[in-house]
Amino acid sequence: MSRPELPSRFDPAEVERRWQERWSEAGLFRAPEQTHDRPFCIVLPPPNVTGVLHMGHLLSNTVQDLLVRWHRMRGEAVLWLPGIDHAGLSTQVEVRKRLAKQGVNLDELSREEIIARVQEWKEEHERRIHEQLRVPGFSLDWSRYRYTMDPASQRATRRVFLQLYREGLVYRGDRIVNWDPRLRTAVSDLEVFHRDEAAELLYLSYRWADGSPGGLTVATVRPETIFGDVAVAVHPDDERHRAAVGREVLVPLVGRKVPVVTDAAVDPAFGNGALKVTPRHDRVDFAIARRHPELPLPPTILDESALLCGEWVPAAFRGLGREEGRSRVTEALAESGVIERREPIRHSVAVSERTDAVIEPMLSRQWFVRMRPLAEPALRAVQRREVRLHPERWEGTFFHWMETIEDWCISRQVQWGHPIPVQYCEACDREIVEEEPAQQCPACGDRHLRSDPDVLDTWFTSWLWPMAALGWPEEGGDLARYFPTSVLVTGPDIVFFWVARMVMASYHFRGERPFSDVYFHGMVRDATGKKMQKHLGNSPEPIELIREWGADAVRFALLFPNPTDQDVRFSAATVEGARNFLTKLWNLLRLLRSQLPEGFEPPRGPPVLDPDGALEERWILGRWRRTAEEVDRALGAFEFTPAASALYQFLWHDLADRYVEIAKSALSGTEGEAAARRSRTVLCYVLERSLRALHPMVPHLTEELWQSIPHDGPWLATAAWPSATEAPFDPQAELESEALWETIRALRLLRAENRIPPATRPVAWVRPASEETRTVLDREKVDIVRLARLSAMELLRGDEVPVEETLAHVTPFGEVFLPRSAAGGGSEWEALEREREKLGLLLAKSRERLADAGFRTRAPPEVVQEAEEKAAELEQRIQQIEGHLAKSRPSSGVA
RNA sequence: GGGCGCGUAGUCUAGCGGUUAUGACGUCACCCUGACACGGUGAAGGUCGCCAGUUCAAAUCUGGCCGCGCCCA
Repeated sequence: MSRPELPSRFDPAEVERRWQERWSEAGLFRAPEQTHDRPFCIVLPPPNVTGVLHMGHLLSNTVQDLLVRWHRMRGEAVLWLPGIDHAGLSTQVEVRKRLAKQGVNLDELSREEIIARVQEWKEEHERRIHEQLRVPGFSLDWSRYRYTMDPASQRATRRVFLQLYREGLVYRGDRIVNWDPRLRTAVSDLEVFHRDEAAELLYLSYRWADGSPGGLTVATVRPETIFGDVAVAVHPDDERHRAAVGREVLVPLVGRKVPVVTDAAVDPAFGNGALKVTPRHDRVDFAIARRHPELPLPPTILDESALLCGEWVPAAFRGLGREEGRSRVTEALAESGVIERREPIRHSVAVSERTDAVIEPMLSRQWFVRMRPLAEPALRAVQRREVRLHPERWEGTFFHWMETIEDWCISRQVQWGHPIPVQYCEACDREIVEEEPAQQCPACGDRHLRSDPDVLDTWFTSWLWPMAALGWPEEGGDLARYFPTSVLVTGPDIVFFWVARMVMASYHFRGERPFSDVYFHGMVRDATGKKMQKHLGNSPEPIELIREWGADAVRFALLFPNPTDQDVRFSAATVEGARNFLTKLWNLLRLLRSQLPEGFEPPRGPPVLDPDGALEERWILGRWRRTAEEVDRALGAFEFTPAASALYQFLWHDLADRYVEIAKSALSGTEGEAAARRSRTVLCYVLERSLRALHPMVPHLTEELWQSIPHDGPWLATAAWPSATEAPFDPQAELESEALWETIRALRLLRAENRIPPATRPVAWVRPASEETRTVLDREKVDIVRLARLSAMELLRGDEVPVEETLAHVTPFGEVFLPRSAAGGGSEWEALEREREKLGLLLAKSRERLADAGFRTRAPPEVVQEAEEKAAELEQRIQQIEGHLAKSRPSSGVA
């Protein structure tokens, strides 16, 4: 044998690096430049430049690589396009933190300086991300790498702003936005989450303005905002407050007169049913004020850092933050005796996702996108399944959000990002929105133009990603070849942020879908089920993990032992299991290599099914076919765990544990040269096909092994996907195989239960339950003798009994016996007792069912017949067991 | 408060109308059998969350309850 022997374990680091280099040199992952009738394209969800890829990315990218490699092997023109996202807000937050550590306050830097600092930070992180995308072996087309701030993306972003502006779908308006006082910018609804917090509800007495005794009780958790009150509102149907409507009350501490108005938005059940209206700092209050045009719009009372400010706030409170302001105002209110009651409550507080700061709802002039018109076509597309979501249950979530969608605030008060492409004329205040920046005002001709200081929300660029990454707004090229893309793989946490908006953008700007399928993967959790998070310290660094276990093992671990369509539990034990499987595969190939003679020609097609061929060959070919069919089905349905699991079961339990164990005698040549050749051919065929099927999940190891055996073609990575239907299938072989293995198992059980030493090779007797079984067992006698470590096996007929005193076990296929003299202790009858008890319960259940008249008349006849046969078989087996028990128990002398 | 999802051996899970309820990890016993101890053989371990209902038949379908998780307000 000329091929060098492989070591019993493999070194993933070396193997993986080697193949990554070769694939890359050969340019295997460069997408075809010419038009192809079967394109397949995935755009990588561009990671945040300032981020570090975590386990969630690894899972997502592993799934994408699986899909991409699978489709590549199916002969499609595949493009997997990498890129990164400038992530305006979060990048700036990161840079701010880093500068703060160096003692630099970002706010003191000029716009240019800030952008330069961020640029530096970006370069640094980008390298790390590239490394993190290369080490796992992802088959990305790096020649098409894109960035959401590159010139093409800038053009695309500017283009859509302009178009939406002209269509009246982008507008500037004064609205209540979510203000992050730490970042001092507006953020969108999606960047805010709600948290239940303890608070104190104050019941304040607003005295009548006309001096009459008493007043109206108003409940609030935000007493510091009373300075911005313009009214008190009650529900129009609230009888309690009917008399108050139209009167005026005095705002406590400042004594300003405000009217009592009615509005249906007031919840009569909250507090006393009277709501103080602070239009600048509450969304509901703002809406109420709008419905009452007679109310004034007060000056702002909280500045961009949420400090109390302005002429309506008494000087004593100006400059205080919300917390302090609240307690100081509460003290003052208490002193002036207007607090009627204080009640602890829990309420939901809006918090900024970025900074954890409590969001201040604030009236602000911002840019918005009108979403309803955009949502309509996207909603219909998903309803019509033009865009399919997997798992399907996400459709509900999608619909719900799309149906209740609100306008999208797209301006951000930071420096890092795409500038809002709007200029304002200093002279006439006109808004100028043009293809290219204007030099003078088109209305008054003035040359003093001011650019909008804000930038666009990052998602306003990201929602164009599938189009823009392929070249839009330029037509032709990759856009023509690969758009619409095929699948989007992402986490459900960004279904609204990103997925829904991409669908909207694609329909609006191109009139077609951005992708046909969306696959939402689960979250990666640790061994105890906790979400992996950096600050919990339970999130391993993907590169470290790969260094320890190898990329293939980590990838397989993410795909295999996990709940379908749900979160992924990941632990050392999980990777270890995957690693063990890969070692098993490695060793199977070592075995195969040792069996292949010089100049062995690989089978081109499937081995021909010889009806007289060995049972194990007919059986394993059938098992392969079922496996391949299941893998095809599962991958097509985006069910990755069943696909991985089918291959795992096949290779380990069918091929290694059964086929190889039986085929060893044929392989070794003791059954003649023809048998050896056939057996090798079958082994080579199923292993070669298995390597192909496993390649998308475990690319490096399979390529290494495939290259080490005779093969067709230069690369496994571009070899054809194995056809399930080409493999022959013999259903009879399954039944016969079961009889064979049940018999072997029973003999092994007898040995183990009775401590027959492994070196002892006793004679065995078997009484088959049927003639068919007799034929099978007789034919497979040599294998049974070998695998049950016997010296010989005799088949009994009718009433024949073994010539010696025996130990016995009963299977559905007959009775098996070993000589008692071989036993080294133990108690055979315990196993028999257990078996009898189990079968007894089954029989009882079975009889009960058969005694039920309803069952006999209503159930399908074949079910009734099956039940009868089952009962008869159980009865017979129980009888046999009892026969053996009667013999073995008294003689063993145990009570 | 609304929506979605999940409760199956010690742990993680498959199954989603008739099966002796699948597999993995862990446990126990024996074994370094000539590909593999990252292995082999065998075993133990389950009131399929609880309660009703539909059905001849429910882990599987329906409803209610309990527990857990996620999303939205």
